Amino acid sequence: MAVALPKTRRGETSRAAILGAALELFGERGYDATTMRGIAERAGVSLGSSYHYFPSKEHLVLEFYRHTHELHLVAIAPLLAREKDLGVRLKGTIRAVVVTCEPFHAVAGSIFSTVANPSSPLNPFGAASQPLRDEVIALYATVVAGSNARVPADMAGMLPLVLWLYQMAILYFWIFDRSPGRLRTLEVIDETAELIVRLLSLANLPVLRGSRRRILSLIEGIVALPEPG
Amino acid sequence: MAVALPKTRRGETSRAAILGAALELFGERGYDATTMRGIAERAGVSLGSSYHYFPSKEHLVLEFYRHTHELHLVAIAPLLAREKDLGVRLKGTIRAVVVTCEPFHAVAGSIFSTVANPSSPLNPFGAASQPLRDEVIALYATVVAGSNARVPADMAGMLPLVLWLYQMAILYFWIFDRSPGRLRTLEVIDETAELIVRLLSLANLPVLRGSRRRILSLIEGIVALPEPG
DNA sequence: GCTGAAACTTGAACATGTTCATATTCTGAC
DNA sequence: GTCAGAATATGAACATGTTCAAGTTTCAGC
Repeated sequence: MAVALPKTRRGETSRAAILGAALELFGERGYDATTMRGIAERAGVSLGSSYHYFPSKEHLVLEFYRHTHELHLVAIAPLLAREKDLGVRLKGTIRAVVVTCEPFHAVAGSIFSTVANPSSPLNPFGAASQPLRDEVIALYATVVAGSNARVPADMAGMLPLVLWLYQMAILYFWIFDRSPGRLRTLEVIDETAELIVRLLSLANLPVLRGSRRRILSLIEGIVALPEPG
Repeated sequence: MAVALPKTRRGETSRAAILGAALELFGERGYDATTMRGIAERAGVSLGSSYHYFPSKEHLVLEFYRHTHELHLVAIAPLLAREKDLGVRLKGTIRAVVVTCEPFHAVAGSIFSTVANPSSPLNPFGAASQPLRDEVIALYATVVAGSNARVPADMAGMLPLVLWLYQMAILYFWIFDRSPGRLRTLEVIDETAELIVRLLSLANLPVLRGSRRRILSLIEGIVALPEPG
């Protein structure tokens, strides 16, 4: 599992070919039906070479995720530059996630189990996925910070993380969604995004102060859970 | 994958031996390190026989779950017979889940990913796991119904399902918990259970009526999502 | 007790993720 | 240009989940 970053032009070419072949095949056949031998063959390299650049098949999935994340960033840039309303920004961002991922819906199911596996290096709370996770969380910080919503200081810190979890929950729903055009997911996004904005504004109500404090300290405690070894 | 229920005494013996060996080995070595050949060997049958009674390694996991569920039911029976306070009943029930599962903590991680996989026949929303799922949901209906809490009619129907989801969330936290004796999980159970009871009682506040309606219809819509094909 | 069908058992064979020892190619220093 | 060492490439070998065709045992009906 001693993986290597390419040091030469040739190495870069090989790595790019392997990754490209993997992205194509994941999209065409799904995760399970794509074999490492198939990836190597389409990339024009040997089986062993694939393992020279990627420690495992799962790690290719992580690159797949990064790929869709970059598509997502491009897709929402105009919205985030123009819109100030938090609800609209949130809806647009999450809608763009599922729209961007739509071509890969068939793959997503098999990938999700990998990602949910606590013993996988790719699980969302693990070290390997941290760079990408941090980028996504930073995106949601931008979604909030660029809006005109006034978020109480004690909630502002963890809100991006919570929104990231929210996005993951939506994706899990989306994986199961069999409605035509997967419109149900879009509806659920609209409803939940509005709900979140509303609950944020309700958080200042005196009756909810107690619950709010509890929820905040709860989230803090949960997030502080050390990484699994 | 044409699986068969045993029709003869001999078949019953074989099936029981295979299942017993699987439970032992899962407990001793974890899911991944347990091989189908190892299970067959300890059970004193051939590899092929294991596949005669269980369509896949994952299906053995489902039986493993049922096993722990039955331990759980026994563990909480006295509490449910005696206690009337919903918060205490809920805390006790969820605490018993993690206590019951504690010997299998090492296995649980790998199992969880199987269960979370939408394409697995064992995923919690799928057909294969429905009987067990229904039993667990029925258990939470008992937890609520046997308490002296007054739950609004529109929420009573889906509350057991929501509590089942809550249990699954706690189990996911527990899998990651590396604190000594996994006390963090117990703390989180206490805090979240109290929070749930409190939010239930707050649901009648006028300011929250709107959000409550939205949340209820949202959950209804999500739950009504058809099974994946 | 005999018989044939059903139930049960077997292990070789297959596919695929992964490892590794070995071979080949490239790069930079001289 | 040459050479050492690093980088890259290779495919055979391994482990394991799964399938399947063929063999063996059991048992109800006679």
